[in-house]
Amino acid sequence: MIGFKREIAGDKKMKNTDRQSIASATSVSTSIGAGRRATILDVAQACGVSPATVSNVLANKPHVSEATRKLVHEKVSELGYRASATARGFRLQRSWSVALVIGDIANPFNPEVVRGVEDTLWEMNNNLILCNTDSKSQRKIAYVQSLLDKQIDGLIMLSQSFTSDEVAALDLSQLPPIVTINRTSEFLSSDHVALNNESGTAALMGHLISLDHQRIAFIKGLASSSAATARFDGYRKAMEEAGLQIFDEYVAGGDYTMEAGAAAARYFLDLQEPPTAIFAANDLMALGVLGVLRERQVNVPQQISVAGFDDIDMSAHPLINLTTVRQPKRESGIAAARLLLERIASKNSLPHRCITIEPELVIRGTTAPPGS
Amino acid sequence: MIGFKREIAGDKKMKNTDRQSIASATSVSTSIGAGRRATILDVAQACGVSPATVSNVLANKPHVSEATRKLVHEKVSELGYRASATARGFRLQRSWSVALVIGDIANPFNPEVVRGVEDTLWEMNNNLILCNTDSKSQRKIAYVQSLLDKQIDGLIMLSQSFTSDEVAALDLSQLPPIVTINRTSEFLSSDHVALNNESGTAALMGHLISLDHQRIAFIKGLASSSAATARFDGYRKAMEEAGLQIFDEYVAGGDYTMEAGAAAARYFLDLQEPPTAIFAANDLMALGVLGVLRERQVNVPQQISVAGFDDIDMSAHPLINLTTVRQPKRESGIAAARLLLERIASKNSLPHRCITIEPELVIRGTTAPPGS
DNA sequence: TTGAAAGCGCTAACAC
DNA sequence: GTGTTAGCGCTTTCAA
Repeated sequence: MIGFKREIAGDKKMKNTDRQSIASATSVSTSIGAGRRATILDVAQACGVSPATVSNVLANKPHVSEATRKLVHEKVSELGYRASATARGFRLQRSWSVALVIGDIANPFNPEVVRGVEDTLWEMNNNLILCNTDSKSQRKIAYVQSLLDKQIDGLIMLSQSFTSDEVAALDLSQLPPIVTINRTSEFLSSDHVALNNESGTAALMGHLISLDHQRIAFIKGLASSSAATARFDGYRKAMEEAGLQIFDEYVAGGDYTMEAGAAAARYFLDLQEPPTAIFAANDLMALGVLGVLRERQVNVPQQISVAGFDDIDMSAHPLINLTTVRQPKRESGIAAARLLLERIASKNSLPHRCITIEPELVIRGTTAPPGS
Repeated sequence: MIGFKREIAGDKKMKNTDRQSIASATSVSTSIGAGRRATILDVAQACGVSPATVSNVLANKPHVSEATRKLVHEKVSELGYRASATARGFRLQRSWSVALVIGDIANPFNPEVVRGVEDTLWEMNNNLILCNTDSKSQRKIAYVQSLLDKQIDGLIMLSQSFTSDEVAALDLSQLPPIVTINRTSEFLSSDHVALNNESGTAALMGHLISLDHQRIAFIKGLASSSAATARFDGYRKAMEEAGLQIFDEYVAGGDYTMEAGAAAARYFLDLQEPPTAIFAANDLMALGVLGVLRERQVNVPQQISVAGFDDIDMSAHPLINLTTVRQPKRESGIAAARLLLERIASKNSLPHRCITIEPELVIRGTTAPPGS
């Protein structure tokens, strides 16, 4: 029985001796032992070299003889040695972890982006800490603060940003590198992954207009979202360029939820002269619109056309079949993670970068010429 | 200008003195300073006590005078001191992080569960590390190994488990506390959160049978999933108890994906005598069924009834409106996180526990009497 | 090419 | 009640 306890060893030398015997006895790798993990010291002693040398070998430093190098690698795999990330992180002030600050993972737009981020981090041996904030300032601040305590290497903010108050509370100088996706913040400089909302909106509006729609309604996104603003601007620009008048009553506020879409749809339908097409700033709201139309037995697209933005999974289902603008979600996540990892590797010395992702018009079954 | 660099201080005493002056000069909290974070030593010196005392105060240990206690708290907030989680973790061999091992966050069943887990962890000051495995053995193993390096405090496995090979590769004795959701593993002992698949299936089958369906088809889930087995067993039991014969041709294999559901639907429809109802072991497959039925212009529920299991978000949409069995997803996540946190707090001394969650039959628009 | 030693920031054992 | 000290496992000067 090899049940040496950590506490047994009294003074340092004594302990070292113990360790050696434990190490040679257990061979952690395939592992008979209920033993402790091998440390760098175990490896060093097994090789008859100093821990510094082992460290140098494992870090691929030059000036180490081939023989030692080989020996060390041998013993490392023999003992099943893996460096303690905790100890390394402590020493190096790094965590090899990146936090993803997100409103709510349960929002169907998000998981794909998260997947892209996570895959990329994983390939680069980093971990993803998931932080749902529900966009609550308090939770956001407290989260980031606790992340700072953990020496988080960087932050990816998905459709989230910091207000000036939040930045102040957080102490800008302590913040790690940040990259934002789909939302800029004026109060901090960060890398940014942005969808080309302009071209996306233009494409969709072009589609609607080419179908001969004139009374096109728009449901806006969250006022605080830069993407929402861009999409609304795109709507207006397209209307103007097509020589169509923008009626205030054809523009509804929204907050990106299905309920908001449903409410807007009810409002539009109750208008004296309802629109012939409804363009929602995201798919979730378009889904809300479709739900109300079904309830009211309004035929889509015969009586009214509906379009969204994002192309979430649901939208492709034959029973939904929503015309929309596809945002390459996974790619956005990948781009963001790459940007961040590169910045971290550069020790935050890179100039700030912005990557623009091109969306794609997806024409499905919810749009058709008016009164068709 | 206060730009003392860490490196300036030469010997230990010198450095301590420097620190004190920095500390008193910067007041990190509202923070003029581009300064380093305050350490426990800064606080100790500001108070004129030893770091051990500060530590004791902050850990709420007894045997500290009220006066010191107060002073320490005062200086802590004055300096904006926050303990380094890295250092604490290193010292205590903990990370205050829990990993969630999951197939794919993009599967619509998962995000709600994740949310429940994350919320609970957050309340208890723990972080969630998200690990998508795509159920690939290699990625699972490598992930857990790297997590071990980081002193992960526990693992939550969502619809995932370890095979005996995986357990062997991982070295059971090194594994932290684990709780599984919706999937047991024979190869390790863990706490478990289980949906009552029996009662859920029974309720749904009861509904179908009370509607007078006799030719009820079933689409199975992944063979490796214990939940899938339980649901299939429930189907068979209900059929038998109702005195209905189970025809092999009415049972299709599946893997929980929409495509599998679609394939099964096509197969059923091409049968000489198609079933009057199709019960899929999860909603995603039911969605696949609905898609095919729409394509083939088969009316639901008039010509055929469809039911699923899980009640994912999509299923509630008016255009889908799927009859299903609701699994309380967020609750499962909460329960799992609680179980794990309690086990961790107990230093893994608790007996193993299993929590059973009761599902709920949700009757919507895809089921009706046959030929109605 | 290698090793000795210091130290990252914290906590716990023990002494006073 | 409080302080001293050692040490968690690693990397990094700096000296040999």
